[in-house]
Amino acid sequence: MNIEALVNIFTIVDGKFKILLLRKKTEPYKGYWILPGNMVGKENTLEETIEDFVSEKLGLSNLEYEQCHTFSAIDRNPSKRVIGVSFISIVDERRVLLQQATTDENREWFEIDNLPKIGYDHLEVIQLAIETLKMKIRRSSALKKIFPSDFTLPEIQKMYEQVLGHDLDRRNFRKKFVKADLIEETGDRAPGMTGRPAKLYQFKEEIEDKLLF
Amino acid sequence: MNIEALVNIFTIVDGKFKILLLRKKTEPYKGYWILPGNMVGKENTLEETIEDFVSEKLGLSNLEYEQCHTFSAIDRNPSKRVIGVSFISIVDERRVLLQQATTDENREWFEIDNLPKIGYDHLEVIQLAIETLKMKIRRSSALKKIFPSDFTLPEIQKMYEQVLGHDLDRRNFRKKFVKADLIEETGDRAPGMTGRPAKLYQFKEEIEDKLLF
DNA sequence: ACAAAAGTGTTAACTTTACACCCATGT
DNA sequence: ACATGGGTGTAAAGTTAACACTTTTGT
Repeated sequence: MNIEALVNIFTIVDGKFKILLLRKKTEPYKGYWILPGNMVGKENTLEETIEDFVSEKLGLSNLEYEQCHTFSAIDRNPSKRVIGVSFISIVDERRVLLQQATTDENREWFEIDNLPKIGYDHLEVIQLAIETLKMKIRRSSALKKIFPSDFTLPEIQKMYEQVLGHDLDRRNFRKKFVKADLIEETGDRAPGMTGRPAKLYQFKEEIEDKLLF
Repeated sequence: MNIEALVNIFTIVDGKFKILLLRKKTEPYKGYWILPGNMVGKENTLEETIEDFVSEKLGLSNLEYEQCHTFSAIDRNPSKRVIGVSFISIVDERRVLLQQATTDENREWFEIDNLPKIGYDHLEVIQLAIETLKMKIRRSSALKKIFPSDFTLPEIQKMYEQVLGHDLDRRNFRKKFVKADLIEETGDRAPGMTGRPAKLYQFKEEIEDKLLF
């Protein structure tokens, strides 16, 4: 039986929650957009398959991945039986902007509430990934694993707002997040485009696993 | 590639959280205990595979299953490459007691903090299932799906205590659970072994997805 | 000096915790 | 009538939610 690893790579650019999709160049689903992914070889784990594919083909290395769900509907791929295992990753806005220098019309970041025509069952895969993310970011251990390091509080707040689907008060967010004892200042500040630059934070080495928001 | 579906079937009997394991009768891991499970056929989904196996081989039908994790380490099965997808289910104490009539020395409920020698990577699978359950029971929608219907409040409280690993105050548990607006009285009472019989509840048809405990 | 975004403190509403007695049933 | 476990209320502590002004930077 064939097994594929699929990955939902999210980011927030400009306060918008986005996902990276690839345009399919061959039938079936030619011209549709699909999740990055690859077949799993006999000598590789799922995690290796995803890491190799994303770093080699998408130029995003050292991302962290969290497993999401395994899809096994008989006809999810019309050509042959393929079982798909989906992963979630979050990438830093700054790396996205860098990477966008290499323009490729078959690779694009889409806002999650404005997706293009999606091929296979990948719309379902994406929707479940967003649902899962909603839960994952509420566990401090999963948040630390998945969220790129050296972030500002406004950055991580925007992520919460987009994923949870509602706004949060800046003062209350700060208070709660700092009180949770997960992060420490790096001493640096983010290169602000305008306005006062925000302090950069990183997760502490050892954190307690607790629920947030 | 070979894919197997594995299932962690939990119950609480006599206030103890237990898991159903089978004794392996052939090498490798002869005499070790393993999770129930079966290879996935070309014509079946993972969910069908588990449902069929559990109802036919274990005599427990109409259980609900939640997917947990997919294990793909190259050598997790020494004989051949097998990718394993694990599921979680919870079964009602009353059905467990009924089923125990059919004694089978190769099938046993073990307390989760007193497990026997476990074959393959199933100890890891079980430990992750317990961790996952800790999160799942905190989402009302997952709780409703997974928890057998017509329960008493002391029953569901004991489950929380075992899964979360600490005791909860009876009065506060009740207040919070009832306030969450998830359940309604059935009008019946549980056949108590001793003491005042507890009221039976069921989940409402429509519940809001919220976090508990 | 102005525009833009970051950072901060206080109070009221709500939620959680801690705690002790009465109730319904079987023996 | 007693033993066993189920069911209930209240007050103090802690948490969350609502709210407006000052600070730092670039232009």
